[in-house]
Amino acid sequence: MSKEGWERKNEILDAAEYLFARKGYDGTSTGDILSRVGIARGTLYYHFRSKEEILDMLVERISHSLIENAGQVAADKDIPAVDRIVAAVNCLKPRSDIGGEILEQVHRPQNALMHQKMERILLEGVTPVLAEIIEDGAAERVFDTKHPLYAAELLLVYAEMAFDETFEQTESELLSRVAAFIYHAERVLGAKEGSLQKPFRDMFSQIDKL
Amino acid sequence: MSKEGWERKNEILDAAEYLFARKGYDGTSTGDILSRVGIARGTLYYHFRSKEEILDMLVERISHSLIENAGQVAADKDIPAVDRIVAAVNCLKPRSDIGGEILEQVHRPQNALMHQKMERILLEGVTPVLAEIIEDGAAERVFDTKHPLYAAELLLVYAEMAFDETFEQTESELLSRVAAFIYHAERVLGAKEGSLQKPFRDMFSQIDKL
DNA sequence: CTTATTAGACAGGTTGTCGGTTTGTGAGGT
DNA sequence: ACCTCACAAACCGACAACCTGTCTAATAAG
Repeated sequence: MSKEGWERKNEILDAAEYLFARKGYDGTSTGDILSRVGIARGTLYYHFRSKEEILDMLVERISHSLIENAGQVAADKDIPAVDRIVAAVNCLKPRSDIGGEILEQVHRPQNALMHQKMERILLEGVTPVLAEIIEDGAAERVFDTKHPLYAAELLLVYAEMAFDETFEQTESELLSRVAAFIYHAERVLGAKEGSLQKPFRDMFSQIDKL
Repeated sequence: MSKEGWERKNEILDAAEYLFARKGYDGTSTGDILSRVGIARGTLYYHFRSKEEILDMLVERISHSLIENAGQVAADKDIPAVDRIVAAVNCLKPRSDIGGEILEQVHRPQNALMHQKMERILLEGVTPVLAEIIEDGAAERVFDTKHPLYAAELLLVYAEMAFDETFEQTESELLSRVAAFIYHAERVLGAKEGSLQKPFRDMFSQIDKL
């Protein structure tokens, strides 16, 4: 009953995704994965060099999928830049179809490694997408910045941290942070003060109900 | 030969600091710590609930020390705000006396948990210190912002990530990032364009040679 | 018959627990 | 001042339970 390599590999990744999402990376043993896929130890290590390699490929699989979605949204130049940013960011929300539960659990402190890997790859992929929209926005004269790429990076890195679910904050703190973030986004992007308040608020109200 | 609780606890933390700095958190076993301190298994678990609790207390010990230094620098209101920011940030550089080697190793990918914990606590402690300086700067009229606290948070979070040593980037990328960061810092803090170039560049040239 | 794939026992290492032992300390009797 | 006795804090090391990654032999595919 031997399958093509990629088939088994995906079965294993599926199981890992399911388990990591529920018990975290450290909390999941290779044995758990084994019994869920219904294969033996050797099989797993035939396909993957180590448990960490499973994590790496899984992170890649999920991230790739998210980034592709965001990229497609970003490519539609008919939509105004500001709206496109909102749309692209919405693509990064946890979705049940791809990596949904994982993205929810990624932030738990136990899963620091998973968190870090995901953050890095996601950042690397999303930054250029966002930067392109920002450049379009500059052409539209709603933004004005010398460094669209790094502006995107700055905002993404901060947002990732400040609006992470494990970052414990009261409701009112969160509101302050959102307000301040929009204020700073306007400054960084060189947008007119107040111009992003309404569209970005929508973005957060959607993200909020994770 | 039983010692007072805090004494043993510190011996254990000292050993952990030495070992974590060299082999990382995951790479250090409790057995390593045991033999370095010269105590038995039970003793360690008498003083600490788990290996992770050792990490937590160690991170706290190091961070507390760094933050205290930065705080003292920040309190000297005679120094212009811009200079004080540079001085305060310099306090966070790895120093041989407290946690030096650790801060250098913290960023290795294996040590994701250590990294995350350190980042959180350091951020929590340094942000208000920096915010206070920013407020003074606003009084000096060199800055102008409605959200000094979140401005500090934004810049710290980004700098932590972008100028992390494990974040692989070429020399020229690093230079671009530094330039862009200063540009954005000016915008976020509401400083006159170009006003931070010279002082902040010094900051980076010092930090750079870690 | 050669090559890809699977199985599962196993070595080596890890964390945390547990009962029992030592060490310090302070109260109270002499 | 000195003993003693009881009690808590500190300490010990064997041990259970687990986990990852390796290895060899068996099995299926082409």
